[in-house]
Amino acid sequence: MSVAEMTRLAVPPSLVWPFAGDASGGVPAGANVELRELERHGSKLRFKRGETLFNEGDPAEHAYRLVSGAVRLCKHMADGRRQIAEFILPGDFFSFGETVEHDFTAEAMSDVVLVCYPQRAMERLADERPGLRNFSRSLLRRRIDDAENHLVMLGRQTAKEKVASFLVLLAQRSHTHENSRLALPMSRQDIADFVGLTMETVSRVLSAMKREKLIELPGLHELVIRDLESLHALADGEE
Amino acid sequence: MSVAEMTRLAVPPSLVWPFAGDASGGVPAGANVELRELERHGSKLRFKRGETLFNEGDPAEHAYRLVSGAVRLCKHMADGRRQIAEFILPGDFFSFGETVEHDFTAEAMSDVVLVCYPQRAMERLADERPGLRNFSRSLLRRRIDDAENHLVMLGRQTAKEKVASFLVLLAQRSHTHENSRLALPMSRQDIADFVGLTMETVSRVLSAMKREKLIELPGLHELVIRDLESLHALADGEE
DNA sequence: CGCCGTGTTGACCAGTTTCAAGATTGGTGG
DNA sequence: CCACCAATCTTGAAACTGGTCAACACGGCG
Repeated sequence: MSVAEMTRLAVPPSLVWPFAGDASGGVPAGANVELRELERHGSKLRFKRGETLFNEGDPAEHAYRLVSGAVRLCKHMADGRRQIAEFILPGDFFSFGETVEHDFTAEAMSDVVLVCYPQRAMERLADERPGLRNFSRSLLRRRIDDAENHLVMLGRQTAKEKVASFLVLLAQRSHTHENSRLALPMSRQDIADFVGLTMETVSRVLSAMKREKLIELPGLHELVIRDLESLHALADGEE
Repeated sequence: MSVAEMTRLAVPPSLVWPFAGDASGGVPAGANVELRELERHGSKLRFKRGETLFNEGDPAEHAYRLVSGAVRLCKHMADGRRQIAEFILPGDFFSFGETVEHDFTAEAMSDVVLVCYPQRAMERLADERPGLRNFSRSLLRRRIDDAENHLVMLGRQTAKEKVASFLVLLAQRSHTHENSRLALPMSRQDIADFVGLTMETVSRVLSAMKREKLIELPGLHELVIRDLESLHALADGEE
């Protein structure tokens, strides 16, 4: 099975639209109508694994919703060091509210289908539609929330805790329960650049978790969580 | 001179309102009018050094603007580890758009004066005032931007780079030039919890920078930047 | 003038990275 | 369908960065 196929299977079609499970956050009732209207302005787009959707600094003419595949949003330092700010999974919106230029680079981690919306049209629409405004604001709030939890992870957690946090996040976002197989569309290097470690350390920690029966790795890009409770405990620093 | 006096002096009164220099970000023309209207809903508040303004999880009934002093916004882990997400200086707004509960703890690093605005009133006002909406949105965008740069620092920079980044940020926010004295209202531990290091490492790096004539520390809570260019270079990882 | 909280410095240590072999895996072509 | 190849991942050993622990210094305040 290819990575593209795998990630497409990760989220059943019914969840892709209008909301990906809890991704709606604080979206108020009624927003749905306006989102459908928004949809009229969207056009479909495809990228192949490894392609760059846009670079940090490019003019931000569009916002996006991922339909299938997986995308990473990252920042690059001059010498090549990389920090991934966010993994985008099917159903996720990104780049909303970036009106001037994109403040990160978006790269396809697998073959990708997405819908893009012109920022201008959306702003106009938002001026008359409180529902759309609220939706847009909830996306921004959610992003802040995620980023601030990410700060704690990067700044104050140990290697083991970081990897556990990552796995817990992934499980939450995949609305997956224990013992079911879930997609791991990102490489070890991607995980490392998300949690602020080296590839090697990530690999070692995953191996240790495998030995301790917390997880299984049936394939490089598949994961089974065997003991979510322990992972949560680890992520919260309860040793 | 007390810490309270020092930080009060850090920003001249003229800059405190309506905007603290570049803190306005992308605020459109016209917002000012609506902000003055917003001001009618504000009431003054005081806290003493060390006091907690509110805790993570408290109901978020108010948003704030700092008038004088300095505040830290932080998250705490169960075992006491702490990550500071943001330092609040005079003129800064915080907690905007947190409608349900605060997602961080706010603590006064010095005696503090601030203005608070009821979130409800603001939301009502924002419904009819595009200017206020845009202002509010620009605050959220700015927060995301700051947080994402913070991610790179925490995840991918070395100790020296982290401290340099912190100093550059501080210099920017204090709209200060080389060789002028600027306030350092936070303790070494606060700096450490912002950049993801220990107090000791921060102290060592600062000492090294002093030796290399990049900075001077006339007092524990005062800083003179002697070579901003080199600090920038360090912060950007150019060794 | 002396005390207490905070900051600095040193010696040692632990966790993470680095460097370098190998081992898997998944994709390709025979 | 199998075998091979390249890319990715895993593992080990050594080096290093930053952390820990502990003593000492400083300075702000009574």
